Amino acid sequence: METNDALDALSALSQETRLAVFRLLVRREPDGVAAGDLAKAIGVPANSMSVHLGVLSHAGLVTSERRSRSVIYRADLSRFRELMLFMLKDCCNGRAEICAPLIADLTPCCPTEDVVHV
Amino acid sequence: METNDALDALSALSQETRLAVFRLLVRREPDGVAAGDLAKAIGVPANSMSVHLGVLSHAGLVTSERRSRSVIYRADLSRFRELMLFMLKDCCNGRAEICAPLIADLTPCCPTEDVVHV
DNA sequence: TCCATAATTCATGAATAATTGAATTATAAG
DNA sequence: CTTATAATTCAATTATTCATGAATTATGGA
Repeated sequence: METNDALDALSALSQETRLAVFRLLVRREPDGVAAGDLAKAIGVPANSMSVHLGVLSHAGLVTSERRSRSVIYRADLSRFRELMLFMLKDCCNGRAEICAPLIADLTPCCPTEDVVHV
Repeated sequence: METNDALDALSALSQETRLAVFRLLVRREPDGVAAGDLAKAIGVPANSMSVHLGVLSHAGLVTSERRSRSVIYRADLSRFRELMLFMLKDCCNGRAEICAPLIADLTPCCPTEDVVHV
C-alpha cells in the first residue's frame, strides 16, 4: 500500500458516518448490507449515504454488487488489513515496542494455528 | 478508546503533512524531534507545522516538552497502539479473518517473549 | 408501457480545514 | 537591557468537505 492509498483510507474512515458504516459492514461480513438499509441503520438520507459509500469505495475499503434493485455493500477486509499493516510497518522496522504489545493484545481473541502461548 | 477519540486520531493522521510528521516521529523514538527541525525536514513553514503539531497533540498522538528554546515532540506510541486496537476490535469479536493474518504478518518482525511459533 | 422502488448524481449552500504573513510569547546570550 | 532564536497565535484568504432537495438512472412488477 502506498502513502496516498493510506491517506485516502484514513480520510475515508475519519468521518463519523463513514466509520459507523465501515464498522457495521465488518460485523455483517460476509453477507453485506444494501445501501438503503445502511442509510436506515445509521439514520442518514439515502443520497448522503450514497456519497459516503462512494468515498469508502474510492478508498478501496468497501466493494459493491448490484442485486436486483438493491446494491449490496461489503467491507474489503484485505484492504483494511493492508491499511493496518501500513500504519504498523514503521514501528516494526527495528523496534518492537508497538507491535509486541499489540500482538499480545490481539492474540488472545484470535488464536491462529501456528502461534501458541507458552 | 472511545469512538470520538478514534475519529480525532484518524482525522489527524489523514492529512499528508501530519502523517509524514507522525511516521518520522515514530522512527525517531525515543529521542523526539524539535518543532523547527520537523518543519525543515518535511518542508513546510514553521507556523504551518505548529498548527499541524497542535492537531496531532490534541488527538493525543504526540507529546511535547520544552527544552531550552526548542519544543521537542515525540510520538505517543501507547496512544497509537490504542487506535490500532480500536480499529481491530470489531473484527476480533467472533471472527479471525482479519486479525489472524495480521498477526501472522506482524509476528515475524516483532517476536515476543510469550508467543512462539510451533 | 406505466408505475414503484432503490440508488445515484447534480446543484447549491453551509461548515470545516489548510495556508501563510504578521504579530506575539518564551528562552538564552551578549 | 537589548538582541537573536524558536515556537506559537492571530487574522484573512483559499480550499475542501458535508448535507440535502431535486432530478436522473436502473430494475422489476402490473
